[in-house]
Amino acid sequence: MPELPEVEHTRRKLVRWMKGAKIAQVSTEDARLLRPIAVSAFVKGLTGTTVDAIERKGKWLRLAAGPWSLFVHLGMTGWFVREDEPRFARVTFDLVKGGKRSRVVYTDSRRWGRFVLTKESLATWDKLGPDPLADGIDAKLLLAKLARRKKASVKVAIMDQTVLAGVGNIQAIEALWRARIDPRSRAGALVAKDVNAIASGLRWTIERTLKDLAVNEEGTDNPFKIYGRKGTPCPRCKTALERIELGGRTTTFCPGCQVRKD
DNA sequence: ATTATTGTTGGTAG
DNA sequence: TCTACCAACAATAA
Repeated sequence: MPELPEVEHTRRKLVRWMKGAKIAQVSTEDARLLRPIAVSAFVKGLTGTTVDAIERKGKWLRLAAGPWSLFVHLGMTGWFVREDEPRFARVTFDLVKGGKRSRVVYTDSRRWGRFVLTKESLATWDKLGPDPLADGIDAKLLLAKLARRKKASVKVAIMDQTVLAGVGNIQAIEALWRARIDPRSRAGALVAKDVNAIASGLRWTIERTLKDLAVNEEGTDNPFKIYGRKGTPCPRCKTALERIELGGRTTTFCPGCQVRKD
């Protein structure tokens, strides 16, 4: 379930579970997940290293282990659990810390996740835009970036990971609802006031989602205001919510109180 | 049986 | 170089 809040939740979990621990053993059979690195090189590289730090930028995680960076993307269905043999186990870490052994397993039913083990930087990571939670949102910079998008809708634009890192389909839907801006609005048509509203909308939805994850380990069923609620009354103005497609992604919005800017 | 799914990427075209 | 568009990846759950 990974967008920015879920990945941040995962990061905090991994800090508790893995930071300072030695990777006594690591096993996987999933060459696809590791590509382009071979399974053998992955195992050989990580075995015996200590997890020194776990950081996040957008939807990417970076585990620093000895000389290595392990970049992790959870794809659509990636998740870390502390169970011995969960369903869809793809990578298993056997850890030792202070003489205590533990096991952390990466599970991923659809296998769209990525593990990149490297001593270099990662181009995708370097190209990520500012992280709304970690870096905050520079409204001026965001406005300038959006202004260059002549055709793209504002929703597609804010989901571009080089514009803002970590905004996915749900967070974009919720933030635009909060900002009262129609997701079909052209990105380039927005003015400073709109961008400020989107920035605070993003802060609002990210904090809400994080709070929900902190309370319920796996998150509430659907803790969101309008995502996945087509046909039900808008919580703000009671107009029936509509569902459309933008950039190939399902989009829920309220035709009553979200204003189209172009 | 059919449909939808919280994401990226690589190719093409302009 | 930058923007835009789309098929592909794969496995579930409703």
